[in-house]
Amino acid sequence: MNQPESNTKVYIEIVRQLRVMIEKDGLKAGDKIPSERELSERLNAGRSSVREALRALELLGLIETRRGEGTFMRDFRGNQLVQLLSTFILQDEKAKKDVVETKKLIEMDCLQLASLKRGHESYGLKEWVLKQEDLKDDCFFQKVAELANNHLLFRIWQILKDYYHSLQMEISEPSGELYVKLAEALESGDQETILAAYRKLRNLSVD
Amino acid sequence: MNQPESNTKVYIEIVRQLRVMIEKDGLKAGDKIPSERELSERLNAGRSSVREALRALELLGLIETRRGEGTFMRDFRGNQLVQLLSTFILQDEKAKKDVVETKKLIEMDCLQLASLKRGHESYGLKEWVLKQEDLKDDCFFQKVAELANNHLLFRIWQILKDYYHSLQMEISEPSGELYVKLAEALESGDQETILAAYRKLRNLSVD
DNA sequence: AAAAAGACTGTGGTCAGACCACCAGGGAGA
DNA sequence: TCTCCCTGGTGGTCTGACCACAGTCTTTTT
Repeated sequence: MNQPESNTKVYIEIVRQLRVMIEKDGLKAGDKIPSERELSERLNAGRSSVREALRALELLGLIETRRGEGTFMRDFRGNQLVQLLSTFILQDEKAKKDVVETKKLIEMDCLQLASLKRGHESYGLKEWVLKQEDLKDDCFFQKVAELANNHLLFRIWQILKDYYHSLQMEISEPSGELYVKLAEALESGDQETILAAYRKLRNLSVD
Repeated sequence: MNQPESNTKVYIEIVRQLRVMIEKDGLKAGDKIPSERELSERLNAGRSSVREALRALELLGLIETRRGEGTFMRDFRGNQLVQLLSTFILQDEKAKKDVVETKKLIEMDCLQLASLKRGHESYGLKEWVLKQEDLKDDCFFQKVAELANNHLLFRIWQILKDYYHSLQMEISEPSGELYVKLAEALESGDQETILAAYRKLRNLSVD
């Protein structure tokens, strides 16, 4: 590497450089990344170091490599990474409880946010819910998370959702009526009503 | 690799094998992993392939390497994952607002959780606050996040905090008195009181 | 004998070069 | 025009080499 090196490992620096490059060139999903050999030359590093960086990013699901073709940006909303991590991470019981608990909290946050941020357009959530047949829980909350209009929170929710599913617990799908109720509560705009509807949906008592 | 090879890349197979090895040998955080050279021999693969696997796991925060010493298991209960993904994702202006907003939400969640989960020991938060001189905001909420007793949520908060600081905004440190008030509210156990105190601290109106 | 200096061994960190397998595109031949 | 093959570029992998560093053992010095 050229300047910003000191004691950081080369492959870490390469990851940094790649991120800069991606941002600067505005690379999107599907776009091609310079070849390993070119990168190693441009960044003044060995090809093996470049590979270490790329392999890491690949395992994270951020890029995709096709032999004989090249390396490409990926639409990293994927979750294969979460699956991998979860096999490593979610071992003790406490961690599982944390996931369940945190997911609920984030969902409540999303609801709250969504109710605060509506107004502009009365997002016809209720109509949408009614139109769906066999509404999936994830699907509903994905919608809510989007309405919250906070990309970061949405991402966090997605990750939690994936973790949640990897827990392999028996998941109860509430009846469709409860979603309608929740949608109505959301449009009422009253925090208490919303939370009450959510608790009913999740079968919670106090928290 | 020996048997289970087909078209999967070697480094992926190594990751698999490592996971098996970790499970079989019951390796815990802090334990040492066989050296790269030994692994490459045991798994019948080149050292560079082993490295690619290890680097990937390292970037994921699952292992830690120390030059001259070896490679070690790491306490990976947090999700480095969020951290990494978001560095790639948080780029535009909207994202910054999301960070600020989300941090507040998470902090409120922590407060809520902390208030629900106390009871066992009346964590002398107020006393602790009073003892501190020149209390830092982060420091206070770190304490709260710990009291919430949810490692995952704690991690998320930490990450948000880091991002928050990287935003380079002018950060106002509230007066110490407000923290005392918040601590008192927390010990009262009443949700409304707590949120009101938090809003006053953060200078918020409704949300 | 005790302490300090040095050599040795094992580890990760990095690089260069060599193959291989694969894919796409272009040119030669039908 | 169509088909086939060749060639160049790409990722996939391995090997061997060298460096930097940490811990240990040995030797030297005090």
